[in-house]
Amino acid sequence: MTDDPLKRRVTSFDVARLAGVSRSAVSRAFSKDAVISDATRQKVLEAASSLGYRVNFMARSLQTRHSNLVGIVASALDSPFRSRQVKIAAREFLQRGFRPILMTAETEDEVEKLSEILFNYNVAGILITSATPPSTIIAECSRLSIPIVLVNRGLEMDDVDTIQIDIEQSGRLAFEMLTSSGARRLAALQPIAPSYSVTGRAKYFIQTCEQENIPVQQFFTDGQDFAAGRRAAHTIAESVLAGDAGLDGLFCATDTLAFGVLDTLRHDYGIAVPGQLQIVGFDDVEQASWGSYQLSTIRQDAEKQSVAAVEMMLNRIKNPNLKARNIIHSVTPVYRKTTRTSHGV
Amino acid sequence: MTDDPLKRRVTSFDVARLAGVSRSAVSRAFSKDAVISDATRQKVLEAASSLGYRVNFMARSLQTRHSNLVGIVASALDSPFRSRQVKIAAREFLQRGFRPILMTAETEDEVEKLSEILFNYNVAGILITSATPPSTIIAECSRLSIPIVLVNRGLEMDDVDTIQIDIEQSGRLAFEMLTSSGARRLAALQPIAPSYSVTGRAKYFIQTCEQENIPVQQFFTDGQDFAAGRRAAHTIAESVLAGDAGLDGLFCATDTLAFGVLDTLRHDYGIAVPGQLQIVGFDDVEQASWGSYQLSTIRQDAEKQSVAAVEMMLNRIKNPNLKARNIIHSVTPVYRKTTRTSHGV
DNA sequence: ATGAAAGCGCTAACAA
DNA sequence: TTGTTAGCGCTTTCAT
Repeated sequence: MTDDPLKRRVTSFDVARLAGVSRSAVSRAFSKDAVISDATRQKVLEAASSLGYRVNFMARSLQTRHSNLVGIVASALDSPFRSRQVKIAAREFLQRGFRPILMTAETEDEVEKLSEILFNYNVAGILITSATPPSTIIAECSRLSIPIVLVNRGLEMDDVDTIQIDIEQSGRLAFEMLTSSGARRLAALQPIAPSYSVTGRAKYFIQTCEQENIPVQQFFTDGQDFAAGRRAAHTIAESVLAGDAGLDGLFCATDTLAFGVLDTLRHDYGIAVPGQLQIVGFDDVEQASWGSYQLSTIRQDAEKQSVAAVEMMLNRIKNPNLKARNIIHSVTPVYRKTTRTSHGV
Repeated sequence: MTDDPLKRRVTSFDVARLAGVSRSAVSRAFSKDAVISDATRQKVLEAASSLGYRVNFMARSLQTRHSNLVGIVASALDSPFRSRQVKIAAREFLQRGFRPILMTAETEDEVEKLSEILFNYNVAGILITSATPPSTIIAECSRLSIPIVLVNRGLEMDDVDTIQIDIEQSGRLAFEMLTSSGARRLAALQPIAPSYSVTGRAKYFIQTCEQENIPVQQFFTDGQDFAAGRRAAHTIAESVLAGDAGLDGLFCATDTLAFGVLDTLRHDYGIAVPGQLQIVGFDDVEQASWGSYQLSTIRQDAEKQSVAAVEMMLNRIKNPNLKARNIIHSVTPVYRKTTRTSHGV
């Protein structure tokens, strides 16, 4: 090995020369379905590996006019649900020959900026599971024929592929889980910042309460993680302890929110769950099944969701002028120990 | 907007024509420090935005011979510690103008295969926080002058940049946290699959016990998550309940392992923690501070670690013939409620 | 400060 | 089946 710090990367030209063939032959040897004899392919492959040659994907993409890069735009990657979602999506992309560029974006501005950057890379598609991207981005994607799929974001726009959970069913289910075991004075806890899926499930919960003439309060907090749950818990505790008319059933729009509330209520206020207050969460993250929480919750299947999202994108890559679809997955109740009934559905 | 499905992507040529300048001028307008008059740059930028032009990074990379892509190779992205680590690393890369390709790899084979792929993209560097890559990969990186940094992997190899925690200090600290509050019959729980950092901290814990003449057992389990902790808990419970000579102090090599053990011991065996058994975990993931666990643990700072890793890589990108460095971060004890003392250090 | 021309490493017509 | 040739869209000397 030479010590030359300026050593040129080895190119198909070098391989061609060593193997005694043309550069096209080299190219063919590295293309899945290309017409080439086994003999020359073998020769090329040997020459290549002896030189440490690898195809330059930048050059290939330039020529073929498409990369096998895709973008994943995600927020709150360190939350349990999101990290699973992204892990699975990344795994699926990788398995199918695509390479995900990971863009972590917490705000809508960031989503916009980072999506723009993805355009520079000629990505084959963009998967978004953070804030809804501005419509300018969506328009641009369609102009550039870049598939985009939104996970749990904005059904408002029906000209873009989406994967969602059934928010109406979700809200109703939360209502049923709570009332079927006797809760009669309900409340919902949700982040102030609106988000299609999270806000939606709370909205339909409240709507169901109203339809059924069950009194319902709303609590808001700044975020959807554990700490936000803790912060909200104090007001909730007051409501629980408010005499005969105290709150007895709470729907938290995410599990992590529920954990924060649960902890604070139990340890700081000595409130019994489910004795005094029943709680239902949402997501069914791993921690919900941990022994100390045993949170009753509503499960959305991250695996199924991410797999479907990737599939949807690949479908559209193959067939660009498909009509936009909105896939809706249903959710399932999980009865554990923060509600009083433990029989199902 | 035309309906032409075959519409060509707009190139610098189109912009040049509209702006009435040369393609070089367009190129200059989009390069940070290029000699160009404000007037023409302005003209170009306007023409560009009116056409929806964006620089093709594939072509640019081909010409400049470097992309601003980097690789992140990570395992177990859905575990709390790893997802934080990756989130921060991605954020840092993004902020500094690099785009991370996310490779999720659970096995050493996968790490090898996926790193190989990264070579195809001419990545500016590779960050690895999964299994240690085979030495062939490391050699290849050095041959291709691709910076690589390992996080919490293999100090064995001193010809590659690494960020690690002080495993010796970690082991000793675990010992001190347990014994300073009276534990005298200790044990360590760790995954069977060896891993530099995880196995290392257990190793030094045991070594310290032996030096101090404190009896110590070893428990092994298959994995380092909650479920693996639960599985291991039964044997541990027996040991705790073994009369006068029962186990009274346990070091779990990861927090998630500790949660599994803790839950099972408390809820299935009615064992009091820290009454009958004191437990110390490792990582200080968010859940360790949750009210129902309040796990005493040893904190490794994910933020500091990831930031340092990114910085280290960028440093080496700037100065490729830097000598390899091994940065070691120290860890800090966090006393909560699974040990009996709550004062520190 | 600007433009002309060459070429980064590859693939894809087309010919042979 | 193979080689020749012409770009893909950009940056970068080198003149001007």
